Amino acid sequence: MLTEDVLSKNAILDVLARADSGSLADIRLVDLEREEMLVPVGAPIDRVYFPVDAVISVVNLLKDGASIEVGTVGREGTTGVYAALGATSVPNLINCQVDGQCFVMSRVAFELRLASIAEFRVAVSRFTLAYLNVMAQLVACNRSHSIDQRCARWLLITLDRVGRPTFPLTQEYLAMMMGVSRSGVNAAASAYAAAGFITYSRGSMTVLDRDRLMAESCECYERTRAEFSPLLVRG
Amino acid sequence: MLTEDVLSKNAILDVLARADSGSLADIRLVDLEREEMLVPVGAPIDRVYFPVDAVISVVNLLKDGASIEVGTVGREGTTGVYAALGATSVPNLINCQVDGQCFVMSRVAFELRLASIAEFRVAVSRFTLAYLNVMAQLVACNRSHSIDQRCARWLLITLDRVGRPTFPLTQEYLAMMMGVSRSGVNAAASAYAAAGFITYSRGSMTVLDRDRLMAESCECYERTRAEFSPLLVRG
DNA sequence: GGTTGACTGTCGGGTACGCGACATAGCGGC
DNA sequence: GCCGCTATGTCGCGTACCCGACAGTCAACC
Repeated sequence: MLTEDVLSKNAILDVLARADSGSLADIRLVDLEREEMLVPVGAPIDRVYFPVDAVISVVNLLKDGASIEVGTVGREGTTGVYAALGATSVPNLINCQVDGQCFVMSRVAFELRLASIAEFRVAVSRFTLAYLNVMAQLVACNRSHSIDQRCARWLLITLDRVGRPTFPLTQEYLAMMMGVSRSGVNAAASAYAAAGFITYSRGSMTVLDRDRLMAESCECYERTRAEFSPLLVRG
Repeated sequence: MLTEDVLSKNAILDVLARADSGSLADIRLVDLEREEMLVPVGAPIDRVYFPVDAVISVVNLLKDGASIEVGTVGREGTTGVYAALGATSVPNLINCQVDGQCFVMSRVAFELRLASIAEFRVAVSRFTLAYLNVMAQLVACNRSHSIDQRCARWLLITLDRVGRPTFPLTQEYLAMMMGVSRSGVNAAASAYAAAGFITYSRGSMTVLDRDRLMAESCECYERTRAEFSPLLVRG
Protein backbone atom coordinates (compact mmCIF):
# COMPACT_ATOMS: atom_id res chain seq x y z
CA MET A 1 0.00 0.00 0.00
CA LEU A 2 1.37 3.36 -1.02
CA THR A 3 1.57 6.03 1.59
CA GLU A 4 1.59 9.76 1.04
CA ASP A 5 5.18 9.75 2.11
CA VAL A 6 6.26 7.52 -0.73
CA LEU A 7 4.17 9.37 -3.29
CA SER A 8 5.79 12.63 -2.31
CA LYS A 9 8.95 11.53 -4.05
CA ASN A 10 7.35 12.75 -7.24
CA ALA A 11 6.45 16.43 -7.11
CA ILE A 12 3.14 16.09 -8.90
CA LEU A 13 1.96 13.08 -6.94
CA ASP A 14 2.95 14.94 -3.83
CA VAL A 15 0.43 17.59 -4.72
CA LEU A 16 -2.12 14.94 -5.50
CA ALA A 17 -1.64 13.06 -2.25
CA ARG A 18 -2.11 16.20 -0.24
CA ALA A 19 -5.18 17.37 -2.13
CA ASP A 20 -7.09 14.16 -2.68
CA SER A 21 -9.16 12.70 0.08
CA GLY A 22 -10.01 9.71 -2.08
CA SER A 23 -8.16 6.49 -2.77
CA LEU A 24 -4.76 6.43 -4.37
CA ALA A 25 -4.69 2.64 -4.44
CA ASP A 26 -4.62 2.39 -8.22
CA ILE A 27 -1.21 4.05 -8.48
CA ARG A 28 1.54 1.49 -8.93
CA LEU A 29 5.23 1.83 -8.25
CA VAL A 30 7.36 0.11 -10.90
CA ASP A 31 11.03 -0.29 -11.72
CA LEU A 32 11.92 1.01 -15.14
CA GLU A 33 14.87 -0.49 -16.96
CA ARG A 34 17.34 1.44 -19.02
CA GLU A 35 16.23 2.03 -22.58
CA GLU A 36 12.85 0.47 -21.84
CA MET A 37 10.28 1.82 -24.25
CA LEU A 38 7.29 3.29 -22.45
CA VAL A 39 5.25 4.72 -25.31
CA PRO A 40 6.13 3.94 -28.94
CA VAL A 41 5.74 6.69 -31.56
CA GLY A 42 2.09 7.19 -32.41
CA ALA A 43 0.85 4.49 -30.05
CA PRO A 44 -2.22 5.23 -27.93
CA ILE A 45 -1.31 6.63 -24.53
CA ASP A 46 -2.83 4.34 -21.95
CA ARG A 47 -0.49 4.87 -19.02
CA VAL A 48 0.93 7.99 -17.48
CA TYR A 49 4.31 7.98 -15.71
CA PHE A 50 5.58 9.89 -12.69
CA PRO A 51 9.32 9.27 -12.18
CA VAL A 52 10.89 9.00 -8.76
CA ASP A 53 14.56 8.43 -9.42
CA ALA A 54 14.13 7.16 -12.95
CA VAL A 55 14.65 9.64 -15.79
CA ILE A 56 12.39 9.47 -18.80
CA SER A 57 13.29 10.92 -22.13
CA VAL A 58 11.22 11.97 -25.12
CA VAL A 59 12.94 11.37 -28.42
CA ASN A 60 12.15 12.51 -31.93
CA LEU A 61 12.90 9.94 -34.63
CA LEU A 62 13.76 11.33 -38.04
CA LYS A 63 13.36 9.56 -41.35
CA ASP A 64 17.09 9.26 -41.87
CA GLY A 65 17.35 7.20 -38.70
CA ALA A 66 18.61 9.97 -36.42
CA SER A 67 17.09 10.14 -32.96
CA ILE A 68 17.22 13.33 -30.97
CA GLU A 69 16.10 14.02 -27.44
CA VAL A 70 13.48 16.75 -27.31
CA GLY A 71 12.52 16.56 -23.65
CA THR A 72 13.15 14.83 -20.36
CA VAL A 73 10.96 14.08 -17.38
CA GLY A 74 12.22 13.53 -13.87
CA ARG A 75 10.73 13.57 -10.41
CA GLU A 76 9.47 17.10 -10.92
CA GLY A 77 7.09 16.02 -13.66
CA THR A 78 5.08 13.50 -15.60
CA THR A 79 4.67 12.16 -19.11
CA GLY A 80 1.04 13.19 -18.68
CA VAL A 81 1.61 16.55 -20.36
CA TYR A 82 0.44 15.06 -23.65
CA ALA A 83 -2.67 13.42 -22.24
CA ALA A 84 -3.46 16.56 -20.27
CA LEU A 85 -3.49 18.53 -23.51
CA GLY A 86 -5.91 16.07 -25.04
CA ALA A 87 -3.50 13.98 -27.07
CA THR A 88 -4.35 10.37 -27.76
CA SER A 89 -0.83 9.62 -28.96
CA VAL A 90 2.61 11.26 -29.08
CA PRO A 91 4.62 11.84 -32.27
CA ASN A 92 7.79 11.05 -30.33
CA LEU A 93 9.21 8.04 -28.57
CA ILE A 94 9.01 7.98 -24.78
CA ASN A 95 11.59 5.77 -23.12
CA CYS A 96 13.61 5.32 -19.98
CA GLN A 97 16.96 7.09 -19.95
CA VAL A 98 18.18 6.25 -16.47
CA ASP A 99 16.70 3.25 -14.70
CA GLY A 100 14.94 3.66 -11.38
CA GLN A 101 11.58 3.78 -9.70
CA CYS A 102 8.54 5.35 -11.27
CA PHE A 103 4.84 5.64 -10.47
CA VAL A 104 2.26 4.71 -13.07
CA MET A 105 -1.45 5.34 -13.34
CA SER A 106 -3.86 4.61 -16.14
CA ARG A 107 -4.75 7.32 -18.55
CA VAL A 108 -8.36 7.09 -17.48
CA ALA A 109 -7.47 7.61 -13.83
CA PHE A 110 -5.21 10.48 -14.81
CA GLU A 111 -7.97 12.24 -16.69
CA LEU A 112 -10.49 11.69 -13.92
CA ARG A 113 -8.16 13.26 -11.42
CA LEU A 114 -7.40 16.16 -13.77
CA ALA A 115 -11.11 16.81 -14.09
CA SER A 116 -11.89 16.58 -10.41
CA ILE A 117 -8.86 17.86 -8.52
CA ALA A 118 -7.90 21.47 -9.19
CA GLU A 119 -4.56 21.29 -7.39
CA PHE A 120 -3.54 18.34 -9.53
CA ARG A 121 -4.54 20.19 -12.68
CA VAL A 122 -2.46 23.19 -11.63
CA ALA A 123 0.58 21.04 -10.85
CA VAL A 124 0.41 19.36 -14.26
CA SER A 125 0.02 22.74 -15.97
CA ARG A 126 3.01 24.12 -14.13
CA PHE A 127 5.13 21.24 -15.31
CA THR A 128 3.81 21.51 -18.85
CA LEU A 129 4.89 25.14 -18.92
CA ALA A 130 8.37 24.25 -17.70
CA TYR A 131 8.60 21.39 -20.18
CA LEU A 132 7.67 23.77 -22.99
CA ASN A 133 10.15 26.44 -21.91
CA VAL A 134 12.95 23.91 -21.58
CA MET A 135 12.19 22.63 -25.04
CA ALA A 136 12.39 26.17 -26.39
CA GLN A 137 15.79 26.52 -24.78
CA LEU A 138 16.85 23.26 -26.38
CA VAL A 139 15.89 24.54 -29.82
CA ALA A 140 18.26 27.47 -29.39
CA CYS A 141 20.99 25.50 -27.65
CA ASN A 142 21.10 22.83 -30.34
CA ARG A 143 21.53 25.54 -32.93
CA SER A 144 24.09 27.73 -31.24
CA HIS A 145 26.31 25.92 -28.79
CA SER A 146 29.23 23.59 -29.23
CA ILE A 147 29.23 19.88 -28.51
CA ASP A 148 31.40 20.54 -25.47
CA GLN A 149 28.97 23.01 -23.99
CA ARG A 150 25.94 20.90 -24.69
CA CYS A 151 27.62 17.81 -23.33
CA ALA A 152 28.30 19.60 -20.05
CA ARG A 153 24.73 20.83 -19.91
CA TRP A 154 23.37 17.35 -20.52
CA LEU A 155 25.50 15.80 -17.80
CA LEU A 156 24.52 18.47 -15.30
CA ILE A 157 20.82 18.15 -15.97
CA THR A 158 21.01 14.40 -15.61
CA LEU A 159 23.09 14.73 -12.48
CA ASP A 160 20.42 16.93 -10.91
CA ARG A 161 17.76 14.46 -11.90
CA VAL A 162 19.28 11.28 -10.55
CA GLY A 163 20.70 12.91 -7.41
CA ARG A 164 23.76 10.62 -7.45
CA PRO A 165 27.14 11.48 -8.98
CA THR A 166 27.32 8.13 -10.78
CA PHE A 167 24.77 7.04 -13.35
CA PRO A 168 24.69 4.69 -16.33
CA LEU A 169 25.62 6.34 -19.62
CA THR A 170 27.46 5.27 -22.73
CA GLN A 171 28.97 7.66 -25.24
CA GLU A 172 26.90 6.01 -27.91
CA TYR A 173 23.67 6.80 -26.08
CA LEU A 174 24.71 10.36 -25.28
CA ALA A 175 25.59 10.92 -28.93
CA MET A 176 22.11 9.82 -29.96
CA MET A 177 20.42 12.07 -27.41
CA MET A 178 22.50 15.06 -28.43
CA GLY A 179 22.10 14.30 -32.11
CA VAL A 180 25.84 14.26 -32.78
CA SER A 181 28.44 11.70 -33.76
CA ARG A 182 29.97 9.44 -31.17
CA SER A 183 33.42 10.69 -31.98
CA GLY A 184 32.21 14.17 -31.18
CA VAL A 185 30.97 13.04 -27.79
CA ASN A 186 34.21 11.19 -27.22
CA ALA A 187 36.23 14.33 -27.82
CA ALA A 188 34.19 16.30 -25.29
CA ALA A 189 34.05 13.52 -22.71
CA SER A 190 37.72 12.65 -22.88
CA ALA A 191 38.66 16.32 -22.55
CA TYR A 192 36.51 16.65 -19.44
CA ALA A 193 37.92 13.42 -18.06
CA ALA A 194 41.47 14.63 -18.68
CA ALA A 195 40.60 17.84 -16.82
CA GLY A 196 39.26 15.79 -13.92
CA PHE A 197 35.66 17.02 -14.19
CA ILE A 198 34.27 13.58 -14.81
CA THR A 199 35.35 9.97 -14.97
CA TYR A 200 33.71 7.16 -16.81
CA SER A 201 34.20 3.63 -17.93
CA ARG A 202 32.18 1.16 -19.87
CA GLY A 203 28.76 2.71 -19.48
CA SER A 204 29.14 4.24 -16.06
CA MET A 205 29.52 7.99 -15.75
CA THR A 206 30.63 9.84 -12.63
CA VAL A 207 30.63 13.61 -12.23
CA LEU A 208 33.55 14.65 -10.03
CA ASP A 209 33.51 18.42 -10.27
CA ARG A 210 30.08 19.87 -10.72
CA ASP A 211 31.18 23.49 -10.49
CA ARG A 212 33.83 23.34 -13.12
CA LEU A 213 31.51 21.43 -15.41
CA MET A 214 29.02 24.27 -14.97
CA ALA A 215 31.68 26.74 -16.02
CA GLU A 216 32.11 24.80 -19.28
CA SER A 217 28.39 24.60 -19.95
CA CYS A 218 26.30 27.17 -21.75
CA GLU A 219 23.65 29.32 -20.09
CA CYS A 220 21.06 26.75 -21.14
CA TYR A 221 21.81 24.62 -18.12
CA GLU A 222 20.98 27.41 -15.71
CA ARG A 223 17.89 28.34 -17.63
CA THR A 224 16.70 24.76 -17.66
CA ARG A 225 17.35 24.42 -13.97
CA ALA A 226 15.45 27.63 -13.33
CA GLU A 227 12.40 26.07 -14.95
CA PHE A 228 12.51 22.73 -13.19
CA SER A 229 13.82 23.40 -9.72
CA PRO A 230 10.92 25.57 -8.48
CA LEU A 231 8.68 22.59 -9.13
CA LEU A 232 10.58 20.57 -6.57
CA VAL A 233 9.98 23.02 -3.75
CA ARG A 234 7.26 21.56 -1.61
CA GLY A 235 4.69 24.35 -1.51
CA MET B 1 -18.68 45.87 -33.62
CA LEU B 2 -17.18 42.47 -34.23
CA THR B 3 -19.38 39.82 -35.69
CA GLU B 4 -18.97 36.08 -35.40
CA ASP B 5 -18.11 36.04 -39.04
CA VAL B 6 -15.06 38.22 -38.56
CA LEU B 7 -13.94 36.37 -35.45
CA SER B 8 -14.03 33.08 -37.32
CA LYS B 9 -10.90 34.12 -39.16
CA ASN B 10 -8.98 32.89 -36.15
CA ALA B 11 -9.61 29.23 -35.41
CA ILE B 12 -9.75 29.62 -31.65
CA LEU B 13 -11.97 32.68 -31.65
CA ASP B 14 -14.18 30.85 -34.08
CA VAL B 15 -14.74 28.21 -31.42
CA LEU B 16 -15.31 30.90 -28.84
CA ALA B 17 -17.83 32.81 -30.92
CA ARG B 18 -19.87 29.71 -31.50
CA ALA B 19 -19.81 28.56 -27.89
CA ASP B 20 -20.24 31.79 -25.99
CA SER B 21 -23.64 33.29 -25.63
CA GLY B 22 -22.14 36.30 -23.83
CA SER B 23 -20.57 39.47 -25.11
CA LEU B 24 -17.45 39.45 -27.24
CA ALA B 25 -17.28 43.24 -27.31
CA ASP B 26 -13.98 43.44 -25.46
CA ILE B 27 -12.07 41.73 -28.25
CA ARG B 28 -10.24 44.24 -30.40
CA LEU B 29 -8.96 43.85 -33.94
CA VAL B 30 -5.58 45.49 -34.45
CA ASP B 31 -3.01 45.82 -37.20
CA LEU B 32 0.38 44.47 -36.24
CA GLU B 33 3.43 45.88 -37.88
CA ARG B 34 6.43 43.88 -38.96
CA GLU B 35 8.95 43.28 -36.19
CA GLU B 36 6.64 44.91 -33.67
CA MET B 37 7.38 43.57 -30.21
CA LEU B 38 4.27 42.19 -28.53
CA VAL B 39 5.71 40.76 -25.32
CA PRO B 40 9.29 41.47 -24.26
CA VAL B 41 11.31 38.71 -22.56
CA GLY B 42 10.18 38.29 -18.98
CA ALA B 43 7.57 41.03 -19.14
CA PRO B 44 4.19 40.35 -17.57
CA ILE B 45 1.69 38.97 -20.03
CA ASP B 46 -1.25 41.31 -20.06
CA ARG B 47 -2.61 40.78 -23.53
CA VAL B 48 -3.29 37.65 -25.51
CA TYR B 49 -3.12 37.63 -29.31
CA PHE B 50 -5.11 35.72 -31.92
CA PRO B 51 -3.66 36.28 -35.41
CA VAL B 52 -5.82 36.57 -38.49
CA ASP B 53 -3.38 37.06 -41.34
CA ALA B 54 -0.53 38.29 -39.19
CA VAL B 55 2.13 35.78 -38.18
CA ILE B 56 3.59 35.96 -34.70
CA SER B 57 6.90 34.44 -33.80
CA VAL B 58 8.41 33.41 -30.48
CA VAL B 59 12.14 33.94 -30.31
CA ASN B 60 14.75 32.78 -27.85
CA LEU B 61 17.50 35.30 -27.17
CA LEU B 62 20.86 33.85 -26.17
CA LYS B 63 23.54 35.58 -24.18
CA ASP B 64 25.88 35.80 -27.15
CA GLY B 65 23.32 37.89 -29.00
CA ALA B 66 21.94 35.13 -31.19
CA SER B 67 18.18 35.02 -31.62
CA ILE B 68 16.46 31.85 -32.70
CA GLU B 69 12.84 31.23 -33.50
CA VAL B 70 11.35 28.55 -31.27
CA GLY B 71 7.72 28.80 -32.31
CA THR B 72 5.22 30.56 -34.52
CA VAL B 73 1.55 31.39 -34.14
CA GLY B 74 -0.83 31.96 -37.02
CA ARG B 75 -4.57 32.00 -37.47
CA GLU B 76 -4.84 28.47 -36.08
CA GLY B 77 -3.63 29.57 -32.65
CA THR B 78 -2.93 32.10 -29.98
CA THR B 79 -0.09 33.40 -27.88
CA GLY B 80 -2.32 32.45 -24.94
CA VAL B 81 -0.62 29.06 -24.55
CA TYR B 82 1.64 30.53 -21.90
CA ALA B 83 -1.10 32.26 -19.93
CA ALA B 84 -3.26 29.16 -20.21
CA LEU B 85 -0.52 27.14 -18.53
CA GLY B 86 -0.38 29.64 -15.70
CA ALA B 87 2.65 31.66 -16.77
CA THR B 88 2.87 35.27 -15.74
CA SER B 89 5.70 35.94 -18.18
CA VAL B 90 7.50 34.25 -21.06
CA PRO B 91 11.25 33.59 -21.19
CA ASN B 92 11.18 34.33 -24.91
CA LEU B 93 10.45 37.33 -27.06
CA ILE B 94 7.08 37.44 -28.80
CA ASN B 95 7.00 39.60 -31.88
CA CYS B 96 5.31 40.07 -35.21
CA GLN B 97 6.94 38.25 -38.09
CA VAL B 98 4.57 39.10 -40.92
CA ASP B 99 2.34 42.14 -40.56
CA GLY B 100 -1.40 41.80 -40.70
CA GLN B 101 -4.57 41.77 -38.66
CA CYS B 102 -4.77 40.24 -35.23
CA PHE B 103 -7.32 40.02 -32.44
CA VAL B 104 -6.37 40.97 -28.90
CA MET B 105 -8.02 40.39 -25.57
CA SER B 106 -6.82 41.15 -22.09
CA ARG B 107 -5.22 38.43 -20.06
CA VAL B 108 -7.97 38.73 -17.51
CA ALA B 109 -10.67 38.25 -20.09
CA PHE B 110 -8.75 35.31 -21.53
CA GLU B 111 -8.58 33.59 -18.18
CA LEU B 112 -12.22 34.22 -17.40
CA ARG B 113 -13.22 32.62 -20.67
CA LEU B 114 -10.86 29.69 -20.11
CA ALA B 115 -12.46 29.10 -16.74
CA SER B 116 -16.03 29.38 -17.92
CA ILE B 117 -16.15 28.07 -21.48
CA ALA B 118 -15.17 24.43 -21.93
CA GLU B 119 -15.03 24.59 -25.72
CA PHE B 120 -12.60 27.48 -25.55
CA ARG B 121 -10.42 25.61 -23.08
CA VAL B 122 -10.33 22.59 -25.37
CA ALA B 123 -9.44 24.69 -28.40
CA VAL B 124 -6.55 26.35 -26.55
CA SER B 125 -5.34 22.96 -25.32
CA ARG B 126 -5.45 21.53 -28.80
CA PHE B 127 -3.31 24.35 -30.08
CA THR B 128 -0.92 24.08 -27.14
CA LEU B 129 -0.37 20.44 -28.00
CA ALA B 130 0.33 21.27 -31.63
CA TYR B 131 2.65 24.09 -30.61
CA LEU B 132 4.57 21.68 -28.36
CA ASN B 133 4.83 18.99 -31.01
CA VAL B 134 5.99 21.47 -33.63
CA MET B 135 8.64 22.73 -31.25
CA ALA B 136 9.83 19.16 -30.70
CA GLN B 137 10.14 18.76 -34.44
CA LEU B 138 12.12 21.98 -34.59
CA VAL B 139 14.59 20.68 -32.01
CA ALA B 140 15.35 17.70 -34.24
CA CYS B 141 15.26 19.65 -37.49
CA ASN B 142 17.70 22.28 -36.26
CA ARG B 143 20.10 19.54 -35.29
CA SER B 144 19.89 17.33 -38.35
CA HIS B 145 18.91 19.11 -41.52
CA SER B 146 20.81 21.38 -43.85
CA ILE B 147 20.26 25.10 -44.24
CA ASP B 148 18.73 24.44 -47.65
CA GLN B 149 16.16 22.04 -46.27
CA ARG B 150 15.29 24.20 -43.32
CA CYS B 151 15.01 27.27 -45.49
CA ALA B 152 12.50 25.51 -47.71
CA ARG B 153 10.56 24.34 -44.68
CA TRP B 154 10.45 27.85 -43.24
CA LEU B 155 9.22 29.39 -46.46
CA LEU B 156 6.51 26.76 -46.87
CA ILE B 157 5.23 27.15 -43.34
CA THR B 158 5.10 30.91 -43.71
CA LEU B 159 3.43 30.57 -47.09
CA ASP B 160 0.69 28.43 -45.56
CA ARG B 161 0.23 30.94 -42.79
CA VAL B 162 -0.09 34.10 -44.80
CA GLY B 163 -2.10 32.51 -47.60
CA ARG B 164 -0.48 34.74 -50.21
CA PRO B 165 2.53 33.79 -52.38
CA THR B 166 4.24 37.12 -51.64
CA PHE B 167 5.19 38.22 -48.17
CA PRO B 168 7.78 40.55 -46.62
CA LEU B 169 11.05 38.84 -45.74
CA THR B 170 14.69 39.82 -45.77
CA GLN B 171 17.57 37.36 -45.79
CA GLU B 172 18.86 39.01 -42.66
CA TYR B 173 15.63 38.30 -40.79
CA LEU B 174 15.39 34.74 -42.07
CA ALA B 175 18.97 34.11 -40.98
CA MET B 176 18.13 35.28 -37.46
CA MET B 177 15.04 33.10 -37.28
CA MET B 178 16.90 30.05 -38.52
CA GLY B 179 19.88 30.78 -36.33
CA VAL B 180 22.35 30.72 -39.22
CA SER B 181 24.57 33.21 -41.01
CA ARG B 182 23.16 35.49 -43.65
CA SER B 183 25.58 34.16 -46.22
CA GLY B 184 24.19 30.71 -45.54
CA VAL B 185 20.66 31.91 -46.19
CA ASN B 186 21.84 33.71 -49.28
CA ALA B 187 23.30 30.52 -50.70
CA ALA B 188 20.05 28.64 -50.19
CA ALA B 189 17.81 31.46 -51.39
CA SER B 190 19.82 32.25 -54.48
CA ALA B 191 19.93 28.58 -55.44
CA TYR B 192 16.15 28.32 -55.13
CA ALA B 193 15.75 31.54 -57.08
CA ALA B 194 18.03 30.25 -59.83
CA ALA B 195 15.94 27.09 -59.99
CA GLY B 196 12.80 29.19 -60.31
CA PHE B 197 11.20 28.04 -57.06
CA ILE B 198 11.10 31.49 -55.57
CA THR B 199 11.85 35.08 -56.43
CA TYR B 200 12.67 37.94 -54.13
CA SER B 201 13.95 41.45 -54.01
CA ARG B 202 14.68 43.93 -51.30
CA GLY B 203 12.60 42.40 -48.54
CA SER B 204 9.80 40.92 -50.58
CA MET B 205 9.65 37.15 -51.04
CA THR B 206 7.47 35.32 -53.54
CA VAL B 207 7.04 31.57 -53.73
CA LEU B 208 6.60 30.49 -57.33
CA ASP B 209 6.70 26.71 -57.16
CA ARG B 210 5.33 25.32 -53.96
CA ASP B 211 5.61 21.68 -54.99
CA ARG B 212 9.24 21.75 -55.97
CA LEU B 213 10.06 23.67 -52.82
CA MET B 214 8.39 20.89 -50.85
CA ALA B 215 10.58 18.35 -52.58
CA GLU B 216 13.64 20.25 -51.33
CA SER B 217 12.35 20.52 -47.79
CA CYS B 218 12.81 17.95 -45.03
CA GLU B 219 10.00 15.87 -43.57
CA CYS B 220 9.65 18.48 -40.84
CA TYR B 221 7.45 20.63 -43.04
CA GLU B 222 4.90 17.89 -43.51
CA ARG B 223 5.00 16.99 -39.85
CA THR B 224 4.48 20.60 -38.85
CA ARG B 225 1.62 20.97 -41.28
CA ALA B 226 0.07 17.79 -39.92
CA GLU B 227 -0.04 19.41 -36.49
CA PHE B 228 -1.45 22.76 -37.50
CA SER B 229 -3.80 22.09 -40.40
CA PRO B 230 -6.37 20.00 -38.47
CA LEU B 231 -6.89 23.02 -36.25
CA LEU B 232 -8.10 25.02 -39.20
CA VAL B 233 -10.89 22.61 -40.09
CA ARG B 234 -14.10 24.14 -38.86
CA GLY B 235 -15.57 21.37 -36.71
C1' DG C 1 40.95 -18.93 -19.24
C1' DG C 2 39.65 -18.07 -23.61
C1' DT C 3 36.15 -16.10 -26.45
C1' DT C 4 32.77 -12.78 -27.46
C1' DG C 5 30.66 -8.54 -27.42
C1' DA C 6 30.21 -3.91 -25.85
C1' DC C 7 32.48 0.25 -24.91
C1' DT C 8 36.04 3.47 -25.76
C1' DG C 9 40.15 5.86 -28.10
C1' DT C 10 41.98 7.65 -32.29
C1' DC C 11 42.72 9.17 -36.80
C1' DG C 12 42.25 11.07 -41.65
C1' DG C 13 39.58 12.93 -45.19
C1' DG C 14 35.71 15.49 -46.39
C1' DT C 15 32.34 19.20 -45.89
C1' DA C 16 28.88 22.36 -44.27
C1' DC C 17 28.84 26.35 -42.31
C1' DG C 18 30.54 30.66 -39.76
C1' DC C 19 32.77 35.00 -40.10
C1' DG C 20 34.21 39.09 -41.99
C1' DA C 21 34.84 41.85 -45.68
C1' DC C 22 33.72 44.04 -49.74
C1' DA C 23 31.14 45.04 -54.03
C1' DT C 24 26.73 45.96 -56.20
C1' DA C 25 22.10 47.46 -56.66
C1' DG C 26 17.70 49.29 -55.88
C1' DC C 27 14.90 52.80 -53.27
C1' DG C 28 13.74 56.81 -50.93
C1' DG C 29 14.81 61.51 -49.41
C1' DC C 30 16.19 65.99 -50.67
C1' DG D 1 19.98 64.03 -60.15
C1' DC D 2 22.57 63.03 -56.17
C1' DC D 3 23.18 60.82 -51.79
C1' DG D 4 22.83 57.48 -48.40
C1' DC D 5 20.73 53.51 -46.64
C1' DT D 6 19.33 48.96 -46.85
C1' DA D 7 19.21 44.60 -49.07
C1' DT D 8 21.66 41.37 -51.73
C1' DG D 9 25.69 38.87 -54.07
C1' DT D 10 30.21 36.94 -53.52
C1' DC D 11 34.42 35.22 -51.82
C1' DG D 12 38.21 33.22 -48.99
C1' DC D 13 39.66 31.39 -44.88
C1' DG D 14 39.03 28.96 -40.77
C1' DT D 15 36.95 25.36 -38.16
C1' DA D 16 33.66 22.44 -35.91
C1' DC D 17 31.87 18.54 -36.92
C1' DC D 18 30.64 14.19 -39.63
C1' DC D 19 31.74 9.67 -41.34
C1' DG D 20 33.89 5.49 -41.46
C1' DA D 21 37.26 2.65 -40.03
C1' DC D 22 40.14 0.33 -37.00
C1' DA D 23 42.46 -0.79 -32.75
C1' DG D 24 42.59 -1.40 -27.83
C1' DT D 25 40.24 -2.83 -23.51
C1' DC D 26 37.37 -4.29 -20.07
C1' DA D 27 33.49 -7.43 -18.54
C1' DA D 28 30.85 -11.20 -18.73
C1' DC D 29 29.96 -15.71 -19.88
C1' DC D 30 30.91 -20.32 -21.14
